[in-house]
Amino acid sequence: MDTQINNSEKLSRREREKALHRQQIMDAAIKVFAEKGFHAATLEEIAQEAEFSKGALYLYFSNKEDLMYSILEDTFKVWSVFFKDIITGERKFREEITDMFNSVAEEIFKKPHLFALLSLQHAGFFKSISEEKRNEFIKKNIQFQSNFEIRLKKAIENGEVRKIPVEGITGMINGSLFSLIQNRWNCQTLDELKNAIEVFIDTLFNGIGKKKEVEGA
Amino acid sequence: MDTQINNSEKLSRREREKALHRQQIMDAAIKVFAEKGFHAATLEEIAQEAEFSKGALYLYFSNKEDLMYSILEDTFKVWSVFFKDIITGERKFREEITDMFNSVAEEIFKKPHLFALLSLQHAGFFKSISEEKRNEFIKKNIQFQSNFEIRLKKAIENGEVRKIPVEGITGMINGSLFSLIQNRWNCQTLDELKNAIEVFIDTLFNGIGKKKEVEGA
Amino acid sequence: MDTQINNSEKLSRREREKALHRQQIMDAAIKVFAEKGFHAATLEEIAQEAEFSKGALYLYFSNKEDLMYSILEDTFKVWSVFFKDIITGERKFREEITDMFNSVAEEIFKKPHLFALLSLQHAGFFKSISEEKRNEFIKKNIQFQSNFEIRLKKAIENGEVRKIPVEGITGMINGSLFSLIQNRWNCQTLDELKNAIEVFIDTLFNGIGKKKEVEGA
Amino acid sequence: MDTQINNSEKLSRREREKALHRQQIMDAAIKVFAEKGFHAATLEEIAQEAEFSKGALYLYFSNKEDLMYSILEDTFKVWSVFFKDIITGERKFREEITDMFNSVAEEIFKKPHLFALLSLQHAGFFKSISEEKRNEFIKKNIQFQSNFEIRLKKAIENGEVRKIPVEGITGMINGSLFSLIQNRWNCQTLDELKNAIEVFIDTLFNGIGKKKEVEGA
DNA sequence: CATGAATGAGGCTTCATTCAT
DNA sequence: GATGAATGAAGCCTCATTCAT
Repeated sequence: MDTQINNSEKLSRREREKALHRQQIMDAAIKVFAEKGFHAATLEEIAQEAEFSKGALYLYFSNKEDLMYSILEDTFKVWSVFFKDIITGERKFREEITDMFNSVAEEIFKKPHLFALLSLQHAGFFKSISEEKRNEFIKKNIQFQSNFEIRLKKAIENGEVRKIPVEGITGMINGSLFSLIQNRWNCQTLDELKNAIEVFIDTLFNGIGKKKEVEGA
Repeated sequence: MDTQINNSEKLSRREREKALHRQQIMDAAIKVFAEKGFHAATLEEIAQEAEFSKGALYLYFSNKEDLMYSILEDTFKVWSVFFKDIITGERKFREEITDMFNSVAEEIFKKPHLFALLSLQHAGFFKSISEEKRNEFIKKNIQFQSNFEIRLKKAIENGEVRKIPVEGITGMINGSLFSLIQNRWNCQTLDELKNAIEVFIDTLFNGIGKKKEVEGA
Repeated sequence: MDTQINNSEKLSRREREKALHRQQIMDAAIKVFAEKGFHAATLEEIAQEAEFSKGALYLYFSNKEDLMYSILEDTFKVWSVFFKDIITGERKFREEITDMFNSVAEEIFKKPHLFALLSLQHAGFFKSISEEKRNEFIKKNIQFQSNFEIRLKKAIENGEVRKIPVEGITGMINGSLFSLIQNRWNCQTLDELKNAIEVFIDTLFNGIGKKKEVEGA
Repeated sequence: MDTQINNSEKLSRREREKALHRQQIMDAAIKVFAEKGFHAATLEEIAQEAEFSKGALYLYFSNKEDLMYSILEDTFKVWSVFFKDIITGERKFREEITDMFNSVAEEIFKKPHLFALLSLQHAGFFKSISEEKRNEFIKKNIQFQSNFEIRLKKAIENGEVRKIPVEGITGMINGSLFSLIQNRWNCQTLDELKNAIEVFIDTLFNGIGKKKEVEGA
């Protein structure tokens, strides 16, 4: 039990430093990968950005691919928790999904490089990693998607959402989320973006068709 | 007199062959770029795919970047026409937008590599081309976006679409279109995809909210 | 006998054209080789300068090296006659050597490209031709040098030149001749250069030392 | 205190090694460039000669041209000092010029490759470097030539040399020096060459003409 | 004869990775 | 742990040479 506590809370200075340096390198890599893309980025540049030597990178990551992979993995971990805490199924679906978009929006403005990277490499990076790691990733991603579909189905059962094939709707929401990450829907400020999200959610639930007003009559 | 016509319409055998070979190389490049990404793709591989020697590529394109750029440029030309013919503003907005999605869907199944490339490189490639060419591209792209917004505004004026801020809706439609290109909304066949599009359009116009049924009551 | 005459004087149109084209290509090559050097010059550039296709060069010369070699060989033939007619040993040594320098000076202004090439490639080209051809060249060149030394010795015997080791003086004259070819002694016009030659010859025979005037006293 | 001195005079081991390796590569390059000429020489060959990998060359020089340029620049620096120390104008002109030729002769036997290179590339290399660097070189070279002319004029004023146009004589001396560098005046040993220089100097000052003996009468 | 498209060997250069210090 | 010099595989590109037309 003691060791348990040690493991999670009390790391030796060595270990704390190691973790710190690892993070510093990853932050630098996020920036450079985002600017140049995976292949065009050089370890030299990342090392300079991180203020380490090139050789030092190999003390923390086994190679360039591992560095990229580690970034994605860490990000994925954070996001998994992130979504799990928001999409709980305990609140209204509309609230939860609004929260999700807003939370993502906030993150985008906090870590612009990371999001640039995710958007840039969403597809591209997978082409350059090993089969094995790729499959690992896809599995996790599917897990996330299916979680979302489960929540959506529950919303349909609850009557929060009208009876529509979930496959049709998932592409729309995913695509919107992705374009949000990619270009912030061309919004310059967080406030602007949050307004756009409100419009989006309203449209998502009520559609763009005119009928609604008619029905209000 | 015949020769006159020949000059403008019929190219010499040499010229026809040159144009053909150029296209063959571009097709091969589309495939390889799509599989590997711009940087990871090698000219050797493209040449092999095209069944030419490496050196031959340089008879048709001045370098690797020019090859990629030519692909995008050609594609853009085709697409410009493509959209102009569909989004005319002369039919109902719902019809036109449905057509657009269906047409894109058909193209996707016709030229899967090209679409994979477009999706893959949407962001990534721009990092590796010259400032000048990049700006040229962005300009054209903005033109396209603004054309779409104009059509949307017209639809609002017509009463085809309820009064909502166009900025909010553009991200949603663009994102959906992009995710369609990227992963076909995970559909395996064209029919499946067309069904999904129908659902999507219905959702887009009527929303996912339950109220509609209520209103029908 | 008839054929003899034919061979030397009456060539068929075909043959005359062939010889003409060959010369045109060589002239173009002289220019380009002189501008770029042997290795940096491309056959494409030479072909364009000659207004032929690249492939045509191979109808007249077996390869790039052969083209260069042919230029040097032709030049050497011309020069051999050239020197033989001037350095006859029948006139005064001072007259003959003055004539030689002046004749070279005139040629330089007539065929600047060729001289640029000779100067440029004097040493450099030999590094890139086959052992065999190189030896052939060196043999001829030695022949020329020894002819010159024979003339010089004769002049010493005649009393035209004082008794000095010929080896010591040959380097001086050769070097001067070479620097003349190389940079025209920095003269812009032929007249200017001829004046410089006069000074040079005077210095060569009388030295730069002051004593001469003393002796005149 | 020692360390203070160390800073200005003693480089760290790293730095010393770096300077050494740089020099080793330059020495290898001198040899290969001299044997093949700039264009025909390959970095592979230079690297092998230097017993480094090809990639290592790029740690010390930014590219092939820079390598060649660095050689010339270094050489020029050495020679500038070299001439400045000999042609001081404080001794007799005949002594100084004799020393210069003898010193060059000694250098030639010490660093044969370098001299082969200088001779080989005197003209040729300039065709392949950038306009800017070329002008830099020409400027320095002109400086050297004009220094020599100044010394010559002084010698004329002093009465060491008879009144002759300096332009006429400069070509002769330069040419002789150049042919000395180029082929050692065909001498096999240093002693042989020094004898030739003595003859040359005598001829330079007294001319090759017979009159001198007359004057002695 | 003449062309120029095609080839492919070979050059320059970059950069992920290793390793002695 | 940290460094950065060294490596060498691999990529882009050029160009002498060939050959079908």
